[in-house]
Amino acid sequence: MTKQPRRIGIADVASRAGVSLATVSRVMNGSFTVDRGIAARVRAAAEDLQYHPNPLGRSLALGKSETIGILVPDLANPMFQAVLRGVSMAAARDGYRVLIADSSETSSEEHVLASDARRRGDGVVLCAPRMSDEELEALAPTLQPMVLINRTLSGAAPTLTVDYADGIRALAEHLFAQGHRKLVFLSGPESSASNRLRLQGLEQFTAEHPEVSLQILPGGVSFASGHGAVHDVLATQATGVLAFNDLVAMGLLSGLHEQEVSVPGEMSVTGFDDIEFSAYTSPPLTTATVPLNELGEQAWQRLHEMLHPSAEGTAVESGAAAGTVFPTTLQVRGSTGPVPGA
Amino acid sequence: MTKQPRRIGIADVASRAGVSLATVSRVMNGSFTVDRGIAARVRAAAEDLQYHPNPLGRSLALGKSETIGILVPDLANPMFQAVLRGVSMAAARDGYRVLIADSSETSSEEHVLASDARRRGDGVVLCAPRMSDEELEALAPTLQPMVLINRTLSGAAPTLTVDYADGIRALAEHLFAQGHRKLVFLSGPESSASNRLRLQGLEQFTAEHPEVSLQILPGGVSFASGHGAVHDVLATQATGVLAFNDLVAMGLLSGLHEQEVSVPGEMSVTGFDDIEFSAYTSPPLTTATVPLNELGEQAWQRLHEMLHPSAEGTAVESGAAAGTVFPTTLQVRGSTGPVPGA
DNA sequence: GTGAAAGCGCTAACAG
DNA sequence: CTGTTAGCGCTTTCAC
Repeated sequence: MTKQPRRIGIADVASRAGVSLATVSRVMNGSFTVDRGIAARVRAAAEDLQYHPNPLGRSLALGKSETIGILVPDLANPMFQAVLRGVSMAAARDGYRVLIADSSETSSEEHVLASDARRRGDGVVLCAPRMSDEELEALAPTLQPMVLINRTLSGAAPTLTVDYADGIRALAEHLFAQGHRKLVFLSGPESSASNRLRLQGLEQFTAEHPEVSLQILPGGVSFASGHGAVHDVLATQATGVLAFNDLVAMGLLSGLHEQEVSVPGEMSVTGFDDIEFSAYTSPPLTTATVPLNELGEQAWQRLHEMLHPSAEGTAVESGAAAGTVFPTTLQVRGSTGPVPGA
Repeated sequence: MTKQPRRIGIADVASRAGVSLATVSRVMNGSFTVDRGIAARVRAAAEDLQYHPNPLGRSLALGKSETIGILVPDLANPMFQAVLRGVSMAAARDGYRVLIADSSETSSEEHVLASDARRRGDGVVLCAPRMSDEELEALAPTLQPMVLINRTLSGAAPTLTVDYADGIRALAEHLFAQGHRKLVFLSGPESSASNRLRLQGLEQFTAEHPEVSLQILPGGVSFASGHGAVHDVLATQATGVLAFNDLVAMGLLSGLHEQEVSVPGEMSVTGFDDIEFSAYTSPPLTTATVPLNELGEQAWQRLHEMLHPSAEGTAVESGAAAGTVFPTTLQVRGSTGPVPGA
């Protein structure tokens, strides 16, 4: 364990190369206004000393760190993992890193986590923040530049949303077409905007199909909540259940299996998101596909534009809230089928 | 879009409160050597101005950022997601944030990614780095403090590994006990240390059971590679296949299903890792459980100790390579069964 | 108890 | 083309 006396800095390189700090800085930043010979000498010195500029000092001087933050409600959820991955990959391509902040579905933590993540980087993406509209609105100005995923905020920031209403409607219509008339929706967190959108979609659906009975059961976001809802679901006598997301659907599937309720023979189940695993459950899950990775990549794209405003209308577009809503696509697999006795 | 003239800093608070910068700093850091009245005035000013110390300036002055980096080979892999999550949660509990670096299985990128992540924070955890031993050894000193997951390095850093050899052996023994004598191993990346350990375990297994034929097929780490291996696997006439990990096993499962090969009727399949979804495939996957989250949490624990050396023997323990090897546990589910015709 | 000043490591005018 | 100097925003001796 050889203890390095002190981290070597730009000054060490400067003195070793017999030049000033400024020159070293110039060389390290690829400035072409440096004599070839000197530059070579500096590079050699840097090499010898194994010198790498300290990003902190650099960031402080430049006023930017080429780092962005991302706030997610729950890193355990594959949906957010996919978005994170999209953001991370896209940002990396442009030389940016990402700092993660997981609020563990605790909306009261979001404020401080988001602020911190923002202050340590050049921007932030808020993924499905659970905080109230008022809080978000108050926080927004201090977070700029930022982009919002699964949440809207008039004019404050670029917004990437998913057409959850349409997606759940499509799922419900699919069940309807299979003859189901008694449905259950296992709802997500009240604080989730995407859950509200699903509820809107279902409202429209029921309005268009008065003969359908739709019961809403409090649910959750995880396997466990789906698994735990089995008895309540069975008690409703429904033949089709729309789960808040794939995880809940999978938990339910597993619970139904334990109760020896056959899917889709006796009951049809749908998920939402189409996380990678949905294709591998038994039976494979009928769900609504959300372009998760693309959501993340687009989020970075927007942030990138704000960070480096380029010539064209981008300024106009992204300066205000350039909202994009991603469509979902119905993915019919084995977990849904005709209503029993049809 | 009201543009803030300039981010408000400590100086603004100081002048507003009519004190010096030093005093503000003291108050913000909870120093008790400040007059109660003054302190209150400062706090009020900070509140009014919505002042929050700039972490960058702070970090530069203090020489630490309360941030750590983590390098993973592939953020798309649930195995690494689980570890990341463990690290992130544990670090967050101690007030630390994590910066992620995804090398996309490109070992040539690891060097620069790891260095950067390290320099931006106070330490780094390298998760299953793919780089060569020589490279790792050369890099290690510049990365301290760091902790290694799924990789060993004599004396250089705390090391957290999994007993992959024993795990795969247990899986093979399980198949053996079910009567299987013709097995296939779908191997992982050559550069993966955990893959080498699996191979060692299998070597021991075949040595103990000369009557077993074990064929090794080049595989991969993903669904796709498992799915793509179906024909090669079938061509071997094997009755049991050990996949590198759960993902590969799931891909294989899906491919076998398409070929109408029944599992476990005609073929038994095992995974490795026991990612959350393994319990939900059809049939559910027999696998070896790896304590993924704990691996991440322990990684943070170690790093934390290095960052804040506490009284006791910890120095002795963690200063050198305090290696911990986590055992796996055999998880028998539906994807394995008696050899056909048994 | 509080302020002045030096410094963390680097970049960016501004002179020469 | 290169060196000097002044910060970036904060913490911390060291005097007062």
